[in-house]
Amino acid sequence: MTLAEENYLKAIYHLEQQFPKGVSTNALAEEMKTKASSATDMVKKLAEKDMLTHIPYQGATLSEAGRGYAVKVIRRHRLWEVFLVEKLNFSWDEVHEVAEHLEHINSDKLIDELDAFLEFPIYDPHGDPIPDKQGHFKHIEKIVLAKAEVGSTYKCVGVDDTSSKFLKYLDSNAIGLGTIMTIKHKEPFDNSIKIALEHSEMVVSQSVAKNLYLKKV
Amino acid sequence: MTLAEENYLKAIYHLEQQFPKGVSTNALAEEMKTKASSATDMVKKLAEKDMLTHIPYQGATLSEAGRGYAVKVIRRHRLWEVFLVEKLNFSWDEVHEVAEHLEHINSDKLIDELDAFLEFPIYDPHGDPIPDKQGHFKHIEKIVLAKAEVGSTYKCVGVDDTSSKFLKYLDSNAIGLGTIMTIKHKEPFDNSIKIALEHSEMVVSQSVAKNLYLKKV
DNA sequence: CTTATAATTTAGACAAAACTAAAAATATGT
DNA sequence: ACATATTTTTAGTTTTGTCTAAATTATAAG
Ligand SMILES: [Mn+2]
Ligand SMILES: [Mn+2]
Ligand SMILES: [Mn+2]
Ligand SMILES: [Mn+2]
Repeated sequence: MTLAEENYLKAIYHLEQQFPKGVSTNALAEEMKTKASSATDMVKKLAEKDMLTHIPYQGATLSEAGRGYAVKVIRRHRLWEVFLVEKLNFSWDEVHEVAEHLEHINSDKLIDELDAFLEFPIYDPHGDPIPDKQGHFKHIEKIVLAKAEVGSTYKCVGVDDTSSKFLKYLDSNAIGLGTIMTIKHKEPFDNSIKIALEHSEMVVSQSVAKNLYLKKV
Repeated sequence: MTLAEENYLKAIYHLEQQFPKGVSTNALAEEMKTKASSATDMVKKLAEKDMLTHIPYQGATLSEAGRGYAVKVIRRHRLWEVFLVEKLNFSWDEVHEVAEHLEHINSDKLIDELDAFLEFPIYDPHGDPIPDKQGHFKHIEKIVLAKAEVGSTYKCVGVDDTSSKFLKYLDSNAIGLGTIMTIKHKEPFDNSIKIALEHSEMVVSQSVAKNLYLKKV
């Protein structure tokens, strides 16, 4: 698999969560920040390699081989993110770009040893699960802040948006993985939510509330 | 710089040690395991980018910028090799191939933090010096085993050939960086050399003797 | 000095991965 | 149902880095 093919497989894998009955050319092109014609070309190439099935005009679906390969790339990406945060003093908003490159280095020994060196982490710095060598994910129970119940207390366990902007916003408000919060009030007018942290209270907008994952404590 | 350009710069840098008055197209093509016409094309491109000067039919010489870039890639390569050996249990014959890929990941923070994490190593697992952030090498005093004096005692400080075959040969004879040896006899007939290690004696061929670096103790 | 050989460059082609523009298929609205 | 809008595919280019084959320049020998 070339670098470009690996990136497409990963993109299709992520889009399949959202579109389980087939990933459209336009969605894929948007995810890859490229044009629809390029996406078509690559989908045809990956179909030729039996990484996916493609019905023209209907969308693409990963084969077992394609899904396995995508999961492998995701495993590498997330392990490197852990390494960068735990060992090289990167913050959670700095790791993604570098991990996008590291994830393409193809050496089983490298990844297995890295996994052991990091003591077999289960979650990456954004709370996303790291598949094991066999490609199995540890399922993580989580709800999005937007659907949390008023009066209940939760622990922050993940983020959906991993953009630097969003993560820095969270940093500046002392919200990170493990942060405990209680839902004080949901404002029906604009879907903003008032939350209580350990030493402060704050109101977060709907777009924040849709990108923070919580678990009841 | 693209991946291919970085590899060519590194190759030219290494060949300049051997051919200080200019690297020939054929030598470069051989080093890069490609054809002379491809080497010519790349040399012209690198000349266009002011990474080197090229007089047609006469050879290529790195510019300051080109040399600086080559040294940067070498620094990355050797730091990753240290990481693989020190932290991920790679042996010295396994690191080169993976480091060939890792060396192309371009992030100053990544390399500076890695350097600090490894506690600023000065030599890589093959005894080669690691340039610092400014591109300065620590000069290492060493002679090749083939030119060692009979009767003197030396410490092994490096290898020239870093092929897996050669390194595994050394492993199987308990020779590594730091190994102490005394030169017992030089055989004029085939230039083989009898050496005494801590607990054994052995005879090494000329091709081994030309690839082991020593320092008098 | 002329010729043979070797090294180097040029010309033309190809594969990968992208693009633009145009054609074809599908989906939508009345 | 049918015209229109949207999505997807096809056709034809482009760039990067490679190749083969042919032409050019340098080097060596007689
Ligand atoms: Mn990431
Ligand atoms: Mn992540
Ligand atoms: Mn190496
Ligand atoms: Mn080395």
